[in-house]
Amino acid sequence: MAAGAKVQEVDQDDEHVISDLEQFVGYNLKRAYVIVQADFREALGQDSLAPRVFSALSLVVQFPHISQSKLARRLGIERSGLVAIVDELEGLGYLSRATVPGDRRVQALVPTQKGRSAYAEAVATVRAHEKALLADLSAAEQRVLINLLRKIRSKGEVE
Amino acid sequence: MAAGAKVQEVDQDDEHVISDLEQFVGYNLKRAYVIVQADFREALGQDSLAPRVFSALSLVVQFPHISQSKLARRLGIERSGLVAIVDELEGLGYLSRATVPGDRRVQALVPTQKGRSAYAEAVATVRAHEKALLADLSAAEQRVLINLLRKIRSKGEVE
DNA sequence: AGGATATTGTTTATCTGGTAAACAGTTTAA
DNA sequence: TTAAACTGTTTACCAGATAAACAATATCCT
Repeated sequence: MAAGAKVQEVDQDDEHVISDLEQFVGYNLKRAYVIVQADFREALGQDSLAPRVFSALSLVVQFPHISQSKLARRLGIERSGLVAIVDELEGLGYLSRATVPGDRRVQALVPTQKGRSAYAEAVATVRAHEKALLADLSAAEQRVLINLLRKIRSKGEVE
Repeated sequence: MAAGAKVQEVDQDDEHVISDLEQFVGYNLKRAYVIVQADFREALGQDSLAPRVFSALSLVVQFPHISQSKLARRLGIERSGLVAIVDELEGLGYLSRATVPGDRRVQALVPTQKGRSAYAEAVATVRAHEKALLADLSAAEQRVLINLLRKIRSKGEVE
């Protein structure tokens, strides 16, 4: 039990000394998220789609005629926040707001052909970048990772 | 090659239909991160520390006399952004900016006793909340998750 | 020595993503 | 038919983050 008070003068490179924070899932999640997100942005470039816009487009392509409310719920954001995203996609000519016969409140979002092919291209790009970024992880590891993350996600979607 | 064009009329509850996005690590990472972060905030409450303030305090407690520049680098943020965080921690009486004999530019951050105990308490709280949130994951799964996330993190710390 | 260069903490302006509250138009329920 | 609920939207706001400039100080170079 000798020698325990030498913690004061640590002025060198604490750079990769392991820290308390690393025990928390939340901290590791955040750091990993930041990295993957940066890679995503680099993949699709400033010219193109931000992550959330990409996600919105993805759902519109997969579920044509989805309403904005449903889309927002599915994306986990407020309807008010979705407006700008849909505006952007409409401005790019990737979708159009279509009126729905039965209900004059809702606007069905339908992807254009341009939107569909832009999405297909974006998917390929993102997939390639993600593959490169995660080259350290085997296919099995990636599956495990996604499944663990999905387990966490399921805790939040309760509401 | 029969029957492939029935994708149009999906107007029911698409709620938990599996979507394209789920194949991407980035998407799952983001969703999981949002949930864990919300839980963290609930744990420490609006009264108390935001995640980034908690992280800063953690490193100051672990590495007393760390400089603001080093702290910022370690947190992965800009020095300019750190100022407000340190201001807040100083305002709470959790640390003080101490001058350093050798170099009059740097301000060494030293935790107060109050800061140390506040941190210890916060760690316990966060740990308990995280444990509850991640109850679905076994201890082994949590270790695996953290290690996989750490692998991703290592790709980013290169620079 | 002294001048260029670099570093530290800081302020300011700016951007992004996101929420909350209010609103008009429309539909549904009592 | 009146009350309640829902849809898309605008507006105001907030959090976190970056970039650029700056004064004070330190280091390097010959």
